[in-house]
Amino acid sequence: MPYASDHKQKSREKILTSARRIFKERGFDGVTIDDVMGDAGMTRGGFYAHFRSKGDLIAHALASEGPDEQKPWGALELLGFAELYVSADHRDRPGEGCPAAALTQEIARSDDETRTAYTDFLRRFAEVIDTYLGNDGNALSDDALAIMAQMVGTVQMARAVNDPMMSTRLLKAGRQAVEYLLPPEAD
Amino acid sequence: MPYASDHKQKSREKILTSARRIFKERGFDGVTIDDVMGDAGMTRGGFYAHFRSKGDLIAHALASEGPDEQKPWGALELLGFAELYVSADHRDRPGEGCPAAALTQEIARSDDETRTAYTDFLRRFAEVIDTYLGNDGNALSDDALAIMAQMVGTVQMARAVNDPMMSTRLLKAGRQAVEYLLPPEAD
DNA sequence: GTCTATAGGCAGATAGAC
DNA sequence: GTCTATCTGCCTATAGAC
Repeated sequence: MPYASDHKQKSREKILTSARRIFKERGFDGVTIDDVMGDAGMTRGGFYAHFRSKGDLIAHALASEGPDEQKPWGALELLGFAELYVSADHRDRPGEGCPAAALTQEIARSDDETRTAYTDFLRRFAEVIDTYLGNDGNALSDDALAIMAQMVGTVQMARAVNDPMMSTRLLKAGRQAVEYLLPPEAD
Repeated sequence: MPYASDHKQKSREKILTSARRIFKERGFDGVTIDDVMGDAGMTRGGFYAHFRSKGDLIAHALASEGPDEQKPWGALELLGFAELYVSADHRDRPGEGCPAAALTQEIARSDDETRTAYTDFLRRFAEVIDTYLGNDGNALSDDALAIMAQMVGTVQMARAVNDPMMSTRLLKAGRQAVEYLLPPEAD
């Protein structure tokens, strides 16, 4: 037989891996199915054996994003995490970065499936922060939500401004702000 | 003569007024020139008597955005300003709201003209905050930049999540965070 | 200055070969 | 399962009438 039994599954993973990166680099509307499939080493026609539509791909790409992933964020303390998140490196490499910093505004205008996948992602993100803070309750803490918003907003604006000095200053101010937002008991 | 002498100028203003609102509601890519011109009461063909291209319109629409404008934000204190900015009303009415909360990510992927117009807008925005804080120096303060990032990031995520409870909690946490970010001397 | 009409290009989705 | 070829619709920009 011409295809191994897990061939389809591997193709699907390749498509998702390409999609996650390219969507974050260029936005949903700036990416065609041809772009994603070409990056994954296939052609457009084969796409529909894996996903129903472009919107379906978007939802699955988002659902497969994890703040825990292969990134080097595991054992660091929260301030170290914030140093990496609110950094020039993260600013300059959106494709390997956080989907919230790259896609939040397009998601706000997307369908329910996509917004649900994003909501779940944000929950996982905030849970990571709460773990750093020592909060192990069920509900997300206000501190975690505020720190997340600070980091996401900062990286976004640092990417958008045209002035390198202002971009650097935004990042610096954002890192400081995370410190100010730490609850007093979490030192 | 069939047209008043200021007719062209008034048409241009109508186009810009429609563009500012529609772009913030649906994003640059989600809006066609037909949409803008239709909203302004004209047809597509007339557009190019006013702007060279869609990108040109985007840059001029952004350049004409002001945080000082006709909005009811004038005389309030900074916390009052933050209450209005980080509110359910602002979340639910992006068309009348801040361009940074609606367009930052698309701008990060736009041409230099657009990014320059955005950078200038952010400077004016941060200057308003610095005025509230009593900072009248030439450079923007870190506090103003951080408060701006907090507000912008919070409203964006509150718009994108699919869970009304989580959206409300994000707004509440974001408003609290602005308080924590106030410098100690500005009480 | 603004209109209608159209040129030209691109992208999402499908059909059918292998 | 993936390929090439194609249908269909939409959008930017231009041409030319009024």
